[in-house]
Amino acid sequence: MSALFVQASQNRIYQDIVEQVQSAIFDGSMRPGEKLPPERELVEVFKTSRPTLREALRTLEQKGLIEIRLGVKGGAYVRTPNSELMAENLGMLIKTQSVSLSHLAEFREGIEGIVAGLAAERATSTDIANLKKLVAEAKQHYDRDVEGWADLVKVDEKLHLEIAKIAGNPLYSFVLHSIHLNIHRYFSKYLEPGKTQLEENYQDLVQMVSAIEEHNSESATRVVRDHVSRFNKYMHNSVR
Amino acid sequence: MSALFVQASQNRIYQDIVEQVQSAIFDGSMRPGEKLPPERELVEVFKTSRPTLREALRTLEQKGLIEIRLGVKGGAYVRTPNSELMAENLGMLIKTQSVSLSHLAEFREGIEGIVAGLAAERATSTDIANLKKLVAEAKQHYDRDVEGWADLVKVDEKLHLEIAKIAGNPLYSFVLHSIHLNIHRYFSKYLEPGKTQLEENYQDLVQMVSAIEEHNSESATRVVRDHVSRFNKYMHNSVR
DNA sequence: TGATCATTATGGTCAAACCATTTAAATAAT
DNA sequence: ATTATTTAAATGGTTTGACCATAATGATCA
Repeated sequence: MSALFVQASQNRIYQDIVEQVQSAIFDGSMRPGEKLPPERELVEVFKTSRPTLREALRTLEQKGLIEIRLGVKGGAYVRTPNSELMAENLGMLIKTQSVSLSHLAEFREGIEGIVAGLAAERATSTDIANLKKLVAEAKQHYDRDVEGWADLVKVDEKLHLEIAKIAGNPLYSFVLHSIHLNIHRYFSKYLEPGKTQLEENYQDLVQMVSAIEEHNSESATRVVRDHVSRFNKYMHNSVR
Repeated sequence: MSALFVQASQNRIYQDIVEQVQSAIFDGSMRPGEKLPPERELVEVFKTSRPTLREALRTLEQKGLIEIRLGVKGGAYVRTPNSELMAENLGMLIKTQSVSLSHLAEFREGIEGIVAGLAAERATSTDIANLKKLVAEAKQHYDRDVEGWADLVKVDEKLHLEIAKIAGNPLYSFVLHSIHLNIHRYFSKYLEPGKTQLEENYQDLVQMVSAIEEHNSESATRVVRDHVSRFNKYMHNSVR
């Protein structure tokens, strides 16, 4: 481990450290779950001081590459990449008003459409069985009428993420997850269901899965886009 | 300014500072270009020590919210949001092999298709004039034969980003820019042109702009997807 | 007038100490 | 023997105060 690193270079030491650790993670020398040595040891490896080392660790933490835990058995652990950072990014673009919620909604519409199309092309029978299980789950909530709304929305989201998984491109999954995290943060509290919405939404799910089952890519795209579009309209109306 | 902040709370001081500055930026109290007070002053405002404050600043820097400059007139300046962070994110997903370059290429294909469709719906005559200017520029490079390849690729990219701008959703622009930054980092050096590629590519651009000019959304989507798809195939062949 | 140099404001780094949290081992109570 | 409590140890979190490095500005000199 120690042999992996060399003394830090002259200028902007903390950055040099960030790059060395980063490289070790990228080239697989350090893998998710592994722990870096304690700060007091790293200080000796990099021939630097603790405050400087800690600036590097903070940067790596914010990059989502390590996670720092307290106490004995604590320290810097290499993390598995996930969509958290991307979601935070998106959140900041919204909070700084660089993009509006309408923009996000429109973006989602496009992405979900594509994803559904790909899923229709690639779904195996196992995949379709899984989707049907989710639809069955949705039906139970739908049958509970307006009380089932919140749960129906949850299953709805699960279905969308499952479809992304079927599409087989992890990038879509990451992006979609990030979108959902942000849409929820802002909108879920405003959503007010009516009998009509419940009915429409459930029927949407059924149609989505049908289109995918038939491997009808264009139909899947259209159905999902319409579904998301309707969802967006509810939200838009609720918010005003 | 100083009145904006209060003494930092007990646990994880650096995080408390990050949140306070972040909020100030989000709610508009601090706007892009503005400068935070010098570290030695902030230390007094937050009633903390310099190393701790600097951990907070490093975190804010990595979040892309501030930029730290050296020397007199140096300090922490609030930044304008841009696609750099998103691009870094994407880059990390690739470097950690959470997504492959094929995944990225497929993702791009989808996004560019949607963007072109939206642009076809929304393009004004001014927009179309701008696109035509770029096509004319492309023609000049195309006429230079194989020597013009590198420049043609550059104009090609400009055209794609211009189309995203016309689509009118900044989120698409951010995402597309991030994709391009990463595609280039990995691929551009491998691209080897032939007379055929040059011809095909130039014709693609012409068709793209035509479809947008005719406000034919579906055609625009199809043409752009095919164009990107062909581009991906070149790259794929070059890389192996 | 233009080049060079000194000044100064500001971030960058270091050293050594002490505080806080969490796990695990040792001990005491039942 | 089992469980609860206490203690010890490993590790990150924070502080203080000093000194170094960089870059803009103004002073000095050719």
